[in-house]
Order: sequence, then structure tokens, then C-alpha cells
Amino acid sequence: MLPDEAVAVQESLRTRLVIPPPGFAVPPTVVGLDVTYTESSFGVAAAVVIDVATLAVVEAVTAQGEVSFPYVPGLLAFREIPLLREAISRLSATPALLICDGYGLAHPRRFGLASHLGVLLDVPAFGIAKTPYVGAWAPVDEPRGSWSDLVDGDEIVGRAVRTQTGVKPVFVSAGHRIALDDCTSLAVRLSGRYRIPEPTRQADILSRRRLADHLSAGGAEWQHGGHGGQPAAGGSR
DNA sequence: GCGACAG
DNA sequence: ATCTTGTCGC
Repeated sequence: MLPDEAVAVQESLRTRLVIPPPGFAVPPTVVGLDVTYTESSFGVAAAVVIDVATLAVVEAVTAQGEVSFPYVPGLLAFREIPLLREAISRLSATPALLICDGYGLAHPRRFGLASHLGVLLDVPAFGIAKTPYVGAWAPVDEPRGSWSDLVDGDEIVGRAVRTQTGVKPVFVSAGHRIALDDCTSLAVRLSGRYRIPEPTRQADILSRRRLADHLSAGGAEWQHGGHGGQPAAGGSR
């Protein structure tokens, strides 16, 4: 698919995007997503189910394979969604809320990865990014839970949110079927003692570990990925 | 035209 | 994203 076609797809899918008023009913569990790559084009996607009350990992699956779409700012979804969908399909239940490593509405065309994935699956989704992309924001107060609007043009597209006192904020934006206010409170509520909230953090850890396993195994024995539950015994640490 | 640019 | 060592601090 060419970049021009990908942009057309985004503008088309965007008509299906739904952002409700605040008041999202927080589910018992949420799903964190991330993809890690090799210097070449091999990727491992991870989907980790996190218990909202305890922040514990209750299920973890992966999917891996060659990735064809290159990284292009604004078109990240086309690179990551194939493996992410495959990983999500391996979960034992349909997710109630997806949390992506990246942006949703805070995107040049208001349709980043979190919006794209949310619309395709018609599941609530939002994004948590580690670095700025679209929009400007005022300095965020120091205490955990403080935030400042991300403003692009005349729109509020997301928020810079302090998940830990004295630590750089993360960037939160709504993806699909959830309001920014709810994304903001969830980002803080889902954060343990780290800057990155547990869902995305655990997905990052798992995808990196699986990629390392894949490489040390010579890339032959684990080609089918997607093991459910806890990591198998024998895995190096 | 030039620089910036999620992961 | 990935390439990479030590170092400061709780």
C-alpha cells in the first residue's frame, strides 16, 4: 500500500470514529499493546491483560512475523496493526479497553494508531505516548495526576499527564469510544511506580523479551509465537 | 524552501 | 524503534 492510499484509508475510517461524553464505565481488566522490532523488519506484538484493581498481569499473548509497512510518521498504524490484531485475536476474551503505545486523536488527521485499531475492532481504545508529536502544551504541575491540554490549532487533541510526581509527563489521547477525561484518569490510575502505565509497560517488556528469545533461538523454534498465560519455564531472564 | 516528525 | 556505559539518586 502506498502512503497516499494509506492516508485515504485513514480519512475514510475516520468517519466511523465515535467519542462519547465522559463517564466511561471502567472495566475489571484492560489490555496493553506494544510492538518491538529487529533492526531488519521482524516484529513481535504483545497484548497484556491487566487487572485494574491490582495492576497485575492476568493474561499475556504475542504474535510475531515480518513487517512489510515501513515506519512513516502519521502512518504508524499501518506498520503495527497487522501483528497487533493477530495478538489480540489470541486473547481468551474480547478486550473491554485497548491501550496503545502511541496516539489516537492527537494526530495530523486526527486518526492515530489508537483510533485506527479501535475503529477496526469497534472496541474502546486510547493512546499513551512517551514523546510529543502533535500539539503544544503548558507546563504540567509537579504532583502525580496533574495534566495540561495538548492543543493543535483550535482543538484540544490530548493531554500531557504526570503519572508520577517529579517525572516527565506522558501524552494521552482518546482513540475510540472513550472521552479524554476518562483516558486521563485511567492513565494515572493504571500507573504503579513507573512513568509508563502498567498495561503499555508490561506489553513493552513482554514484546522485548519475546524478540530476544526469538533471536537467541536462531529464529526457528518460536516462529509461531502467541503463547498464552505465563512465560514458559526455561526462558532465560 | 526548511525543519520536524508517535514507534 | 534501535544503536549503547556509566552514573546519579531513592
